[in-house]
Amino acid sequence: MGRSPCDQIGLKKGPWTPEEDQKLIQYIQVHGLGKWSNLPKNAVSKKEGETYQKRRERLQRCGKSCRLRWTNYLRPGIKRGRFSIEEDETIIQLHSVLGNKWSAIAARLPGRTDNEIKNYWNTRIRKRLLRRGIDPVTHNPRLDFCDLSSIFNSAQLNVLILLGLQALVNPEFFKLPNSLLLSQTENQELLLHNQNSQGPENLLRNLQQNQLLHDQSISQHNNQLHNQVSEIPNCTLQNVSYSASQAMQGNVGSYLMNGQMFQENMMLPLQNYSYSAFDEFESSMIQLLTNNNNQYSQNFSFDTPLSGT
DNA sequence: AAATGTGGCAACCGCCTGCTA
DNA sequence: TTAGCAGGCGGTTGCCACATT
Repeated sequence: MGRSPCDQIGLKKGPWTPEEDQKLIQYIQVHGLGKWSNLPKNAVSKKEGETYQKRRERLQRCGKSCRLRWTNYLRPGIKRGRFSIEEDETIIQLHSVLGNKWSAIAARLPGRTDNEIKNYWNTRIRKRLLRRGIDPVTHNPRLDFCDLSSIFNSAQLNVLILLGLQALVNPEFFKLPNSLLLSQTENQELLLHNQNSQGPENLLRNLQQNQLLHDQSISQHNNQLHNQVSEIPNCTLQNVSYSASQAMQGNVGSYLMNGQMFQENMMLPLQNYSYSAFDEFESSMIQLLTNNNNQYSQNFSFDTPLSGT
C-alpha cells in the first residue's frame, strides 16, 4: 500500500486552526472549488499587517483534508446544532431505504453534512433503535425476540406451562408479530420498487405513502390485537400499569425465557415507529409473567442471558 | 479532588469510481 | 485500452468535555 497523500512530510494533521480556516476560505473565494490537490501550495494568508515571510506561509494541509474541512465545516449554509424531530424521522426513514448511503441521505437534508448525519446516526439513533429492539441495519424488529409463536411451540421451553398460563393465551395471538413484520417488509419492497422505477426525486413522496400504508396496516393489527386481548383474563390493555415509554427511558423489567432471565425492553421488538398498542400489550404480557415469577426478577444484562441453566 | 468512564464529534484512512492523457 | 490521479464515500479513530465513582 502506497503512502497516503496526507502522509507527505511537512503536511499537518489534526484539528484546524482559525488561521488555516481563513487561508482555505480566502483561496476558495478567489479560485472557486475543485483542484483540491493544488490548493495547499497556492493558499496563503492575506491578512493585513502580516510580514512577507508570514504571507509566504503555505497551508500545510493535503488537498483531501482541505476538501473535508470545507464540505463538513466551512461551506456556507451548513446547519449546526441539534437535529429537529422532523430531521430525525427523515434520517430514519431514508436510512431504512438507502442504508448507510450518508451522502444520499445528506442530499435530502439541506444544511446537514454526510459526516454529521453519520455521527448522529452512530451516536444517537442507532442506540435508540437498539434499545427499542429494532435492528438498526434492517429496521425490522430483532428476529431473535420477534417470533413469539415459535417460542410458544418450543419443546425446550414452555414458560407458559411453567407459569400455568397456557390456557389463558390464544396461540393465534402470537402470530401477530410476524404478520406485522411481514406487512412492513412488503411495504418496504413496494417502496423500493417504486423508487427504482420512478427515480429518487419521488423518494420522500413514496416514503409518505409508505407511512400511510404502514399506519393503516398497524391500525388493522391493533384492532385484531384488542379483540384478542379482550379474551385473555387479567390481561387487557386497559389494565396495563407498565408503560412502554418507561422502558424506553431505561426503566426496564425482566422476564424468564427458557429458564434464563432477559431484559424486558428487548421484548418490545414490535415497537417500531408507531406500534403503541403492541408496546403496551407486550409489556402487559411481560408484566404478567414477571409478576408470577418474582423470584426470577433480579439483576440482568442483555444480549447474553444472565444465568445459564 | 482525582480517577475513570462515556458520549459526541471532527478528522483521518483506505477503498472505490470516474476522468483523462 | 489502460495506468495514474483526483475526488468522493463510508468506516474508524482519537480527542475533548462532561458525568460518575
